[in-house]
Amino acid sequence: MRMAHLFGRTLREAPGDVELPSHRLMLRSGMVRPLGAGIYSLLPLGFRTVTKVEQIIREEINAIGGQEMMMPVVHPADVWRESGRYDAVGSEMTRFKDRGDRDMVLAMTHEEVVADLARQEINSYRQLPQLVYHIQTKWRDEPRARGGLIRVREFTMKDSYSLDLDEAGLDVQYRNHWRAYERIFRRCGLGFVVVGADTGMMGGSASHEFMALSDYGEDIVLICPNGDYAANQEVALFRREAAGTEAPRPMAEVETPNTTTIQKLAEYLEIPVAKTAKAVFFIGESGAFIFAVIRGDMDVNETKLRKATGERTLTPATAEQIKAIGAEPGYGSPVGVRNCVVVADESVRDTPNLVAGANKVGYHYVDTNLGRDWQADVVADIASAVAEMPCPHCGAALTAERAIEVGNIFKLGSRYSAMFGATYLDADGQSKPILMGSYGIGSGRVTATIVEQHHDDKGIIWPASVAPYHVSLVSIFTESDPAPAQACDRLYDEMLAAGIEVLYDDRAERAGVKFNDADLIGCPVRLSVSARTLANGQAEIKARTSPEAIFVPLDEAIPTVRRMIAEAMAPLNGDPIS
RNA sequence: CGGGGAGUAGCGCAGCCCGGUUAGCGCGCAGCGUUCGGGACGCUGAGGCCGGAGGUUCGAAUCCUCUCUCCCCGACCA
Repeated sequence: MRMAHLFGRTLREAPGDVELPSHRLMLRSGMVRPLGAGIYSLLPLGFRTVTKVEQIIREEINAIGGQEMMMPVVHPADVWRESGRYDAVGSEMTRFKDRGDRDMVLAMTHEEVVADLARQEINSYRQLPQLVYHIQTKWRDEPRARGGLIRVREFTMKDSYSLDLDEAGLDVQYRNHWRAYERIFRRCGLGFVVVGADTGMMGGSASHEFMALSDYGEDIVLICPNGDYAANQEVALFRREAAGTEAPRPMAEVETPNTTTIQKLAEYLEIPVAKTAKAVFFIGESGAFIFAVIRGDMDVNETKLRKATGERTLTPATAEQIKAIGAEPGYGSPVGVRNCVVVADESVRDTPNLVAGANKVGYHYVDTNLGRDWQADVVADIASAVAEMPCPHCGAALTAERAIEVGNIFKLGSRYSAMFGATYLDADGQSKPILMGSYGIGSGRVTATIVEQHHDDKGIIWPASVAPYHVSLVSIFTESDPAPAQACDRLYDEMLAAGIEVLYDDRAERAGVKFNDADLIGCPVRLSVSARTLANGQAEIKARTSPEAIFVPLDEAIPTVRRMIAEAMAPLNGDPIS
């Protein structure tokens, strides 16, 4: 491609309000342009890169038996009613009516369509297993799009769906995807960890997320330094200390003025925060008042609390609602409250003699004990794991890292097939539900995440596997001496003929402009020819990752470039790095 | 949805508090000349109903009301 004709120009300055490196660099390099909040056009350079990411995905999913297909973006609401998600999903799903006044939706995902197809196409165990996938536009009206291409409303996603006879078959597909995803992200040059995750709105029995570590990630993952454990903070476990052995002391009320926070209370009583009980109040979707109690040094994990209570959503309770159950904001404790579901974290059960609120302003109880002074309806793990907590397997201190979710895999089981009547007849003539799995990768998000992990202060440093072009060919010439441009024209033609992907900067720009743009766009190899190199019959070659350039005779330029590309590609073959 | 910030030329910004000639600056863009290996210089020029609608006023980019959009933090979220 000749840059003089390339649609989309580089920008010296990015709009002032962009924050993420990937967003700024993709804007500046002319890869993407915004159309609205969370809605982007891919310019030719960006489209080429995303297409390469998608091709890698395609190859690896094909390799595990995937059959590519295409499912619609617009769905009749009926299929979403059939799964129950038409009502379960909120305004994140865009609904509208067609001209015949029929309810329609813009697809956020395609489990419903696959389940509908499965019940039409699959009758017999002889037809299973199956794996289908598509790379399709999705629309999710996120409450808040952010971070350039990391979190958008319209995006392209590869999602595959497995259909199986039984759990063993589903296991195989799940593990196949796990391996395929590892290969995909390695081929893209992404550093990532696989973590256990919450199944969220998808439902189902198991889920893992592929997380790319990044300072700008929206998720937090906890990782054992020994490699024994990694999990999204939403579900992360940690090893609990042994139960305290201190003998219970009688509960007593003490005056504690102006101690509405755990911190102030601990300071006032001169005790560690771990000797206090913290009360957190929610209203569940069912309307039940959820009274969560946890030791003062820990925080309630809402995902775990939802699971422990069976509530799908939790909203913070208001002061009036808190008083209505006999508690007092700032001085709340489970001692003597009514009409609520008390959920105690294991830490509260295992730590004797905690200081808890007295449910009246300015007073706390000291030496409260679960089971004696108050009862819990549920005792469960509802604590958030944080850095430094012990690994649940080996006890080593966990680290916490921010990460971007670039892919996920779900075992859906019969969640959808049962509701859709997607069944098959087994060898004994028994009708059984097809077991499903779903597996997603956002190709735009992967691309942006690659930029997050591969850039410097000058621009993007593309892994060769996904670079829009492998070579930036830079001609440095003046009107009075067009010889370098003519030499570059020849090199360009030869590279095209040799099948080398080359972006030829043939513009009448000064050297500095061209070098800076080449660094910004970030192709792995830069080949330049100027009057100076030509005087020695040479071309200059520089890897984007290297500060040093080398000079080679003109006729060795293309073989050298080819070798450098091959070297840059070699580690990106998808195999584990030993 | 809550909190904060911003909409003035393609991009980055000033002007607004304290209303008053043709609304500025840098970059970019077009032409000419000089220059030519890390974002050159000079001259000339094009480009803006100051986000939109109402209002106050002799007069509004500037003051008031409403509204739309974008960004950031939070809530939310495969």
